[in-house]
Parts: sequence; C-alpha cells; structure tokens
Amino acid sequence: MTRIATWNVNSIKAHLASTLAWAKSEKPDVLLLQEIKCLDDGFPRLEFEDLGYNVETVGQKTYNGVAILSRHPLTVEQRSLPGAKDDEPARYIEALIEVPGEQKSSKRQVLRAASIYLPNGNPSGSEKFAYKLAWMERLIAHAKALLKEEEILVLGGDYNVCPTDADVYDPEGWRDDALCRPESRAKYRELLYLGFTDAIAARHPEPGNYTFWDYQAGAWQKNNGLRIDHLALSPQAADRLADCGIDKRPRGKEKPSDHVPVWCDLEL
DNA sequence: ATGCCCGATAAAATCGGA
Repeated sequence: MTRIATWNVNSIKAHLASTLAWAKSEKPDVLLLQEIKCLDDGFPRLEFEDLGYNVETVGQKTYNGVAILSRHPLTVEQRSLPGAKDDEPARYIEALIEVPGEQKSSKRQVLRAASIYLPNGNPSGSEKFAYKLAWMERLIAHAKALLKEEEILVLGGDYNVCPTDADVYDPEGWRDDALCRPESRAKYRELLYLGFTDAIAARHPEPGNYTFWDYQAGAWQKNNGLRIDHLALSPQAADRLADCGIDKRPRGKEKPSDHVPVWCDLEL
C-alpha cells in the first residue's frame, strides 16, 4: 500500500513540529506540501531526511513554495507548470517516484505526483482572477498531456476551488468569492472530466468534508470550513484507490496551519 | 462588515491569504 498526502502547511518553518509529528505518525510515502514560504536553502531538509524522506522543493521567499517529500526515490520532472513565464510564482512541482513492489518478486511501479498551489484569484473579476483561470487552463492542458501516458498519476494540492455548494459552509455568502465562482468550478470540472477522480468526492460524497478553516472569527469552532484541497487521480490511480480521508485533527492543536492534510491509500 | 487571525518582512505597518 502506498499513502499519498497533500497539506498546505502555511509556512514550513512556523509549522515544522506539527508537520514532522504528522508525517511520523501517519507515515505517508509521499507528502505534497504547499505554501512552504521559504527558499530552497531555507527548507528544513535534514529534519525530514531523518524521517526517511527524499526532499525536493520549489521555494520562494515569503510567499507560495511547494515541495514533494518521498520515502522512495524520486526524479523531478517539472519545477513549474508548462507555459510559465520567467517570474512565475513557485506553485508547481512534479516528480516520478519509484515504488518498490509489495513482495520481493513483484515489479516496482512508477507513480507520478504533482504538488499544486493554485492561485487564490480574489477578488473576483480582477487581474488576479483572470490569472487564476489562465493558470487552470494551463493545468488542464498539461494534465491532458499527462493522461496520455496512462500512468498512476496524482495531482494533489491546494486548488483554491470549492467544487460545489456542499463544499462551503455558507454557499450564499461565498457565492461571489473566487473560490466558489462558477468560472472556477467549471474549470475544476473540466479538469476532472478529462478522466480524473476527486478522491474525497468519490469516496466520501457527504457534504461538509472541509479541509480549510479561516483563522478569523472562530471559524474552526463553528465549523465554518471549505473543501479546497484535493487529490485528483488518473484512471490508473483511481483503480487502485483503497481508502482516502481528511485528517482534521491537526487543526484543533496549538498554532495550526489553517489547512489540514488530505490523504489517499493506493494499492501499489 | 472585508475587520476579526496569522505568517513574513523587518523593525511598525503592510501584504497576502481564503
């Protein structure tokens, strides 16, 4: 079994202890991180290597930044989403991971995984919103090309999209937010309709499975959450989906990230 | 009601987040 998790950690330095503790207890084989908020040199690499992870980062000072941590050998395939300009923010990293067979006799398998930090896009109708939609267009184009490889592929990350009203605590109040706008949702559906499975939507379709709660106004205590962190599985990955979930526990601890980990177990 | 909180930067406000 191979466990893959995604987590927007909202600064790896500020939330290092809780991220290490979660990795140690839940033992994901692959951990996709977003908003590491540091340069490559600033990433606490040794601490994760001590837990048995290989570390690849696309860092940036102050904002953004993504990483792939893997217990198995990995090769970075992309450090930005194809079509990037030179000053592209650090929002995408993709790697090939060699997963050893479960038995000695079984063949090793290749997993492709990407850590995605999709632009927020607020306020709606702004240049930032147009950038978000253009970024999603590029993601769709790249995902379409990747699907042709027929690989076990997981596109995980903070998508900054609430797919449906069931994924928002107050759909009416969030109607005009960039995370809930019909344009954002349409692009997310367009991605899925290429042939991807939203793991949580497929296996836990009940409403209110949130992955983010704002720090403000007691959002966590009131369960005013959003589901915006997703694991999109290629058909070859979805066929192997054994289980998946959202681990809300870290949000209730001291000084948490405002997002929680989303994980899936694949039979490989 | 776009402020409440939080992190980074840098040295006190400001930006960005969602």
